[in-house]
Amino acid sequence: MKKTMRSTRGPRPGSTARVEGIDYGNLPVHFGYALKRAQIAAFEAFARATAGRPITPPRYTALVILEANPGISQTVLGEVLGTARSGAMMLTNWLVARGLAERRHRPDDARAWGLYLTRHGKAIVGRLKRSVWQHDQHFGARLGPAERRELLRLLGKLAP
Amino acid sequence: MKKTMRSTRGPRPGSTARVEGIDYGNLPVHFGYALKRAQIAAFEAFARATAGRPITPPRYTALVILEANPGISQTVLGEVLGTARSGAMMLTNWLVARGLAERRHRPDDARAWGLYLTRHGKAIVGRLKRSVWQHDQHFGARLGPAERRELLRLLGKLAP
DNA sequence: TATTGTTATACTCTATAACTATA
DNA sequence: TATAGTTATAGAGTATAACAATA
Repeated sequence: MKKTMRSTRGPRPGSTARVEGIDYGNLPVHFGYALKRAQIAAFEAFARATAGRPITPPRYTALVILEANPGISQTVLGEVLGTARSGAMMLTNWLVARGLAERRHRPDDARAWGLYLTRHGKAIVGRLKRSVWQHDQHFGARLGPAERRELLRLLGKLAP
Repeated sequence: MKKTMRSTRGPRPGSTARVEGIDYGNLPVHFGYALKRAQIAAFEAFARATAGRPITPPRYTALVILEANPGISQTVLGEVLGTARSGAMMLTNWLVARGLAERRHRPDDARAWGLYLTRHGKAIVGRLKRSVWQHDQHFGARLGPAERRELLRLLGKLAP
């Protein structure tokens, strides 16, 4: 999350800029490639929204899910994020270590934790949501209103 | 790249399936989130196309770029991939170690390498391209022809 | 037996920074 | 001075496998 001067020229790492004089073959007409590039561009908007904070997309998603689904278990959180349980655990560890979330014992099942945002976590996620939403909308403004609706509809058909 | 039985229930890691009973808030109407989900779905098609081979998207892109741009330098390859030079170097090391690419000295600049596919690399990338293209088209077939064109157009506006 | 959380481990991707050889 | 490549290091994400406690 440090801001430093770059030591070399050219597009900065993570950039989606095309390089002059390079033959990209038919990569640009692959859905996977085009989606990946658009997703990288969207991530740049996310990075601006969370600049200076160690918040990454999975961490942001976890915070939003925890806010809307208090008491959720780590296993279910992992399913929502599409990751293995071990990943959900490390993510939870990170949130707990920073005082954003807490584990509470469940009366109904001694194996599982109930996950909750702390007061601090709720405050943080509230601010984050506003900023991420604004930057995401600004990113989408490269399209017109009808185009935005159509894009979300088409993406929804690809990933139901 | 090993195929084994999973030890737990639920959607497998990497899945985009929605979890029943979970409140996703307004995540689904974020462009970044929707793009990420669609990109994960597209990656699943890529993974099927390369099943059993240790080929990842960056490695595949590098192979295609090297085939179409023989003699390219590592620095330019890094710019095309949108990564730092060190990443392009490790990627090149991997390709070279597997006999897919080779470094040749340049007569015009003793600092830079010229990167080339080997005969073996050319054969591999030829087969890979067919398989990846077929699986990508099959993935895109969830949309109609007009929808496919429109999606690529909209994605092109988001990541020019 | 099955599930939850945990621990251990590994691999990929990506980045920064410092170094060298050359331009 | 600037650039190409290299090396070292680090963090994040993700995966599998095996284990203990609990259901």
